[in-house]
Amino acid sequence: MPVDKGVTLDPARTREQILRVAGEVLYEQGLDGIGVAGLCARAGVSKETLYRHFGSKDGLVRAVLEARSDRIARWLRGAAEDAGQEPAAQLAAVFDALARWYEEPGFRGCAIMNAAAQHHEGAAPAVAARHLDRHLELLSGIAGRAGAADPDTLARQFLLLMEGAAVVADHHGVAGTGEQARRAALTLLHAATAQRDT
Amino acid sequence: MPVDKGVTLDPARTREQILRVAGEVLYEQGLDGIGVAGLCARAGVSKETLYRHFGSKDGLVRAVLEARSDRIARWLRGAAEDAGQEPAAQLAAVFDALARWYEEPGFRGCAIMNAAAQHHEGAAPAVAARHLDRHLELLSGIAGRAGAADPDTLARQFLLLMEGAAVVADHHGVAGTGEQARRAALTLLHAATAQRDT
DNA sequence: AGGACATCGAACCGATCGGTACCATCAGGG
DNA sequence: CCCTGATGGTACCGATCGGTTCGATGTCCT
Repeated sequence: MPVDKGVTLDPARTREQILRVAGEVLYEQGLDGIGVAGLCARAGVSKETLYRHFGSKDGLVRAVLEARSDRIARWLRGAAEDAGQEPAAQLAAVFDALARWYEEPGFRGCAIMNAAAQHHEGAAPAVAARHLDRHLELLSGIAGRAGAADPDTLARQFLLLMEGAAVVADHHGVAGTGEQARRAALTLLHAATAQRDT
Repeated sequence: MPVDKGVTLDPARTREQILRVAGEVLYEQGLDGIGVAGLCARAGVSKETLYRHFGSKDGLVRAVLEARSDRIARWLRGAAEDAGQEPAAQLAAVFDALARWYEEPGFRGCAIMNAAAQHHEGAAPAVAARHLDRHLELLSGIAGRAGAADPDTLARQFLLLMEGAAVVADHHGVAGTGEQARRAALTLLHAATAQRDT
């Protein structure tokens, strides 16, 4: 039965549904861990519908990764903003948010970095680079407002901790990883701003 | 021609040849980026030979990852030992070695972590966990000899920097990443040991 | 009312996947 | 010298891959 009776025909909603399910499944199983047919089955959608919305599997992957990057960037920026004006508090809030993420059931590292690790050509590396840029923008703002002499370098060091923590929490046990990253970041922030007080 | 004239028949050598080529190609193309047939072609070997030596593609992947983990662990330990007795010098030497690695042409991140990001079940995650354990052993030794109050926590923070640096250097441009990680590690080491001097 | 659009289900495409089997051919060790 | 075993080459297996096409059936918009 091509179109069920009574369903509301809404292309935008269908697209979101595919995006949502594909985001989950591709995160769990890896980009090459499931085929288009399986994705369609999980999303309750026919192949024709998927291909009309996304053109190709790679197009779907790109859309999934971009949507997730948007979500993560908004989420971290919100965590920082909710922490008030103090740069150290904002930094702590960002790493606290990450720590909570690592402890969520089903955490498998950063989906975007995982994707880039799987396909070194195509959409994934581009989205990954932009994703890191967004993180860097948030972090260098914090570093700058904290009065660091070299905010960009400090921000990159925060970035190393963020991405390293995701990898280590994923493959080496979560226990304490988020907290360790947070404390390391605060130590670096303190060391980079302490010289102004002397 | 089943066996070329003049070739020395040496199973161990054949195995090493497959291991070497597969290590390169699987690193470049990803675990799912090339099939067994392609691997055999690149190694100049028949499928039957590959399957006799490794049993399955997964067996080959496991052997490749374990060999690489061994090599990396030996390499980093050697770098630390060559730097003398001073813990800070050893730590700097480890991160210097990593920084040189990031700048090598063809660098694509840590092959073992990339593999674990692709296959969240099977050989890769186990090898990855063991790989991180080995790093941690080296780093906590340095942290302990430096007199840190909590060497294990400090070592985990070093680990975050190592793994984060590999990811960031891979996907966000190498420039300065190794140096930034090295300086961050030394700052953390200094901060963790300074309190003993007060 | 009627045409444009959305969707499902299924068949189909060529290519490739991991893995197996067979055989001719050669090296190495007794 | 002769048997064992390692090897390359090739064909083959069923399954799955990404992607296309078609028709039936329905909703939505004018």
